[in-house]
Amino acid sequence: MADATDLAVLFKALGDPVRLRLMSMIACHAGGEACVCELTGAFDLSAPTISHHLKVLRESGLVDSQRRGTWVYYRANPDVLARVAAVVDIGDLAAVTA
Amino acid sequence: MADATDLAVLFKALGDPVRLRLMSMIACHAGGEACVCELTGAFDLSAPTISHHLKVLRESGLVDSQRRGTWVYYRANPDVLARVAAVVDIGDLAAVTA
DNA sequence: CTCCTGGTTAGACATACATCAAATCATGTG
DNA sequence: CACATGATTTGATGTATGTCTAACCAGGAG
Repeated sequence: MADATDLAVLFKALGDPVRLRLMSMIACHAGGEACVCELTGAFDLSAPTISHHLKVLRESGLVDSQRRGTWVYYRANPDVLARVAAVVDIGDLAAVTA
Repeated sequence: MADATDLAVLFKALGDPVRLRLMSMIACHAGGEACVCELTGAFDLSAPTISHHLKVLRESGLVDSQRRGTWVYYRANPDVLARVAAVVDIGDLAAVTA
């Protein structure tokens, strides 16, 4: 049911400490969304690097972005997260196909 | 509660199509364990490559291996899989720390 | 229009990773 | 012991990835 190559993209996107923390900060932020300016300040990394990681999360579908005026806001995509959670349930691991 | 670097190791281990399929084949196999000889034949990859992927899964804790005579058997570690599942629950994403 | 600030893109570079062939280890059999 | 088979380790190689600086794009304020 779920293609291993497609699923691997999701796990790979979460397979980086910075992106995991970004997901955490975005998903748990008040209002369900976080501004890039807040995220960038939380790491000892350059703004382009954070932007790169956000792009990986965005292209995998784990987050969506929206520009409002000068600022860009990111929010988590619950459907895609649920898809990841489902795969890790032992009972559903059989659904991984080539 | 859960260190982002440690968690990322788990997601990275699952972030490869071959390893995802290996996890699926191991977890869903009759008896809860699978012999390497069965796993190797399911891919168009050399035995050393499969062995390498199994090593990644083993070192991450997602599977355990056991030698019985000539053959080596792998079985999934439910606790570690549950840990991964917990993180992806939106409510628990806050538990990811630096 | 000209600046300034927030964010992304482009290019470069070092490291990590997936893969293979060849060599090695482990166990059982003649 | 010698040999065969299952599995892992080693070494090499091409590709992917994380990070940075510099350049660029988008909006708002003078």
